[in-house]
Amino acid sequence: MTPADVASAVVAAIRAAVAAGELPVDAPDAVTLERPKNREHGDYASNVALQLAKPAARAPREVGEIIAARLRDQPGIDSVDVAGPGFLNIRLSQAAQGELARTIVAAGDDYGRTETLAKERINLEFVSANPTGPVHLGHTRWAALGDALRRLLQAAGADVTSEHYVNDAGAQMQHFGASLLAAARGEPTPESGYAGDYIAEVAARVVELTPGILDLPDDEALIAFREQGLELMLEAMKESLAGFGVDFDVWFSERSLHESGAIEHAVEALRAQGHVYESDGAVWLRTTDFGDDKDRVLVRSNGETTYFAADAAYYINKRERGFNRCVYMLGADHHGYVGRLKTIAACAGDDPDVNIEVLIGQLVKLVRAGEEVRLSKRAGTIVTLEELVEAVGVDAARYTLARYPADSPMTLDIDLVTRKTNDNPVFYVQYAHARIASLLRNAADLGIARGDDLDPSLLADERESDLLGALGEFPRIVAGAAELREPHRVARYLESLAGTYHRFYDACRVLPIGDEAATDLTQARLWLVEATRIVLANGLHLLGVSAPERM
RNA sequence: GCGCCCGUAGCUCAGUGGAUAGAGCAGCCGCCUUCUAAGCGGUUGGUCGCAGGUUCGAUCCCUGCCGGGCGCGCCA
Repeated sequence: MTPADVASAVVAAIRAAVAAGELPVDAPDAVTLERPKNREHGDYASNVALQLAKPAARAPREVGEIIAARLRDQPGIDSVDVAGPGFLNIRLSQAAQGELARTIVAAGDDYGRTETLAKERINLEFVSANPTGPVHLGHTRWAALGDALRRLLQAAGADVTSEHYVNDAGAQMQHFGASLLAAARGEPTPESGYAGDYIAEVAARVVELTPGILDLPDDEALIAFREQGLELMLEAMKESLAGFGVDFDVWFSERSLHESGAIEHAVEALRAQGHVYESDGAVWLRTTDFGDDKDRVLVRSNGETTYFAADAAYYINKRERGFNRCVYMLGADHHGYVGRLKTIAACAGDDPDVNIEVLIGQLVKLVRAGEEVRLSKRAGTIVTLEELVEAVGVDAARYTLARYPADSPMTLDIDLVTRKTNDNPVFYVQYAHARIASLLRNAADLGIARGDDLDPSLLADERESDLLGALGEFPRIVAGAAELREPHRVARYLESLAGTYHRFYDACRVLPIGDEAATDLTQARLWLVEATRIVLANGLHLLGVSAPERM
């Protein structure tokens, strides 16, 4: 019996009471159930009686008793107590509880999937690193979180497109090209150019690919370096992200907005909504209509479009591609954008609270040898995705970066994460999976196979009951994490599940010792262990972390 | 000045209005001739920044303070 089944039983009980005229309320479509921390409060608890007390004009405990009386008749329910101010403390029969193991094994990879976001078409934009430098640590956090979120949203039934915006237009590309050219000629880095070893490497590669490039006139050489440098950088970015397990569905070029006329189209679309005007020779968007502190320029007096105009065109393009939700994942240093993006949506006639969603994440602070390392692309002191992966591996990197909420600043201590101790929770979770895999191998060696038969009532130990309860939470955790856009909830859940499994393992022997024969209890526990393995594997997969068979 | 984020155990951090606020690390004491000890049990550790408000009930929601981080451009 899953928590959803229990919730349905509670709803059914309330409906029955309402139908019998015992409760003068409209029966709710759904009730919230929680897993009490205290075992004495039952397997599940509901506060529904407290909530219905006011509309029913009855005392909460009285309402609780009415519901409890009906709920006790529902199948799989062992007992229902009304406790404290009016909580319903629900206990399941052991068979109903144990049956969950069969449900999970039958669902396999699909266990945890729901349809809670089935109607959503979501565009998820993250990383969007400038192609003027390598993917650094800050981007890497977004890569880990964003890709986990993509997987989560899909598990919740949403139609998701992951997207990486490429800033391949504008002044920074000129600086980039000039920096490459200077490096190739052995000249110092130009004013406001990019430094760092990668510049010299890319420059050398460009020279290698295009003999004679250094003989071109300055302006042509700059363009050639810029274009080939861009291509090489994009290739390198895709490669490092792919090595990190992150593949974007779409790489969207800013330049394509300019070349396709999308910006003019967007300006006209905004004009049609009545928010565009001309002043001082420039074209403005009246964002103050929607609470911005000043209007924004779309087209400068010299005829050039602004970055803001490109942002607007990009947003409008996303909406025209049919996405009802455009999710942006931005670093805290870009949070000044939030208001502007929201006003773009409002000016386009959309609902900024529905069609656009901006997730702001605090930056990663990096500590090495007890001292903070400043990240600066221009100064060339960068910890790149590759460097991080080389130090700790993909699994540890992805897991560590995804286990904190995006809006809480995190400190990543390179020395600490480099040390492969159990300071790093990913090992704790993976170890639980490897331990199960080992146990299942031993079972096979002993000639014990999990048969079709399961007597769920045998899973009666307190540790087994704890484990079943934890396994039952998984679909709700996934749906909740997807809805709240908080992948870290999955990681925290897995840590807690791994702990529950380790305690079960410690208390409940699964395989027979010596020449003992396998029993029905052995069988039942093999079902439970396999169910746990499935949930651990599914959860790790959502985070893009491997579930090892051996460690 | 305006705006966003944060303040929870010695440290790093969880906690979507529920019952006695949790985990890891650090510290102390135990458990391997039996399924992986990368594990388990026990123990020490709290004015949930402060003050009001809403509520049957607030770490959570609202207001005001205090402390810390970040951002404001016809830059990208």
